[in-house]
Amino acid sequence: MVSKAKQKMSAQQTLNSSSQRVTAQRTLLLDLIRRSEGHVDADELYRRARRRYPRISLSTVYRNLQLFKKLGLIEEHHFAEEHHHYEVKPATEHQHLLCLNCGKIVEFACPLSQKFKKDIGKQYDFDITGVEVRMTGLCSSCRKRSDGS
Amino acid sequence: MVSKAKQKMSAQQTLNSSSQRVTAQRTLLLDLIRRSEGHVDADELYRRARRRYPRISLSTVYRNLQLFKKLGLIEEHHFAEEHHHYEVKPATEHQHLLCLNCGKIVEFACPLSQKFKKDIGKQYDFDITGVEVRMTGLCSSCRKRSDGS
DNA sequence: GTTAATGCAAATGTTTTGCAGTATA
DNA sequence: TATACTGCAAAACATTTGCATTAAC
Repeated sequence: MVSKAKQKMSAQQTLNSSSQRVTAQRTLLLDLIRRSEGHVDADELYRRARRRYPRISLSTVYRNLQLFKKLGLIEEHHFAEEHHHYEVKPATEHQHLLCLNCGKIVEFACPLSQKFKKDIGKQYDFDITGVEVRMTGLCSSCRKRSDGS
Repeated sequence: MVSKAKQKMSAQQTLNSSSQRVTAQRTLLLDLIRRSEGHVDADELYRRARRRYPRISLSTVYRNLQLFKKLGLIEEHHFAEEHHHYEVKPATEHQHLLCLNCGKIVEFACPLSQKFKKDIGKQYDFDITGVEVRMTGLCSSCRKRSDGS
């Protein structure tokens, strides 16, 4: 709760301070991504944006996703599907657990990944900037539902 | 060296035993994937296949990659680019370290990932079937080359 | 008033699909 | 010989781009 106001401000602030123009579309998109706690793909974001701003175009969505990514406001994820997912840059590092049946995504902390990063970086002489751990499987409800088949 | 003969056999064997027809294209593709120690994408595979079998079509490549995946012969990876990469199902579990500059992919062992799998599975009541750890960064040569810029 | 951002439509690149011909079992 | 597999061309899909118009600075 403490950082909520700060977060809300930084959308426009960041745009301003990086000499980008603050347009209605950008504010809306950033707001929608913020609200959609989990992960959105470009098309879902487009559909939601059109509800509030019917004239917005899909290219604007894509162009701004790229911009936000470059500004470090959001992160892009490549799950098993054919399109990308985006989420606001997480304050607390977390990893993803994906149910292959219902598509549910659970986020979990993985403090050890930092140790990995260091170990592997040293071992292969890499300057490692990102660590992603993705686990896939069946969640409990899907397991119960499909244990017969 | 021990398992090489066994591996070589199982291509056709697996196709046979799963009641798939053994075609020249499938044998060639499977062979090429086997040989290309690292990771190939569909287009690269297509180009290599055409050198030995110029009539082969890209659809055949895609269709058979799907088939091989379904049969569990290969694994599909979604790296940061727009297309997929494939590799023969690794006998020894390994993870990937990707250089963002030159695209080099290093494979590393991560025995701890099995512990993770168990821990996280228990914690979220998931039946976890896959764990992927992907690290990204700069390899030593790219770091040296670009430290000025 | 400049210049960046938008909307539209068309282009791109990857992957999939329909169908008639070909080759395997 | 039956039918699964292939090649080709066209479709489908996500994403990008060119350009004239619009809006932010």
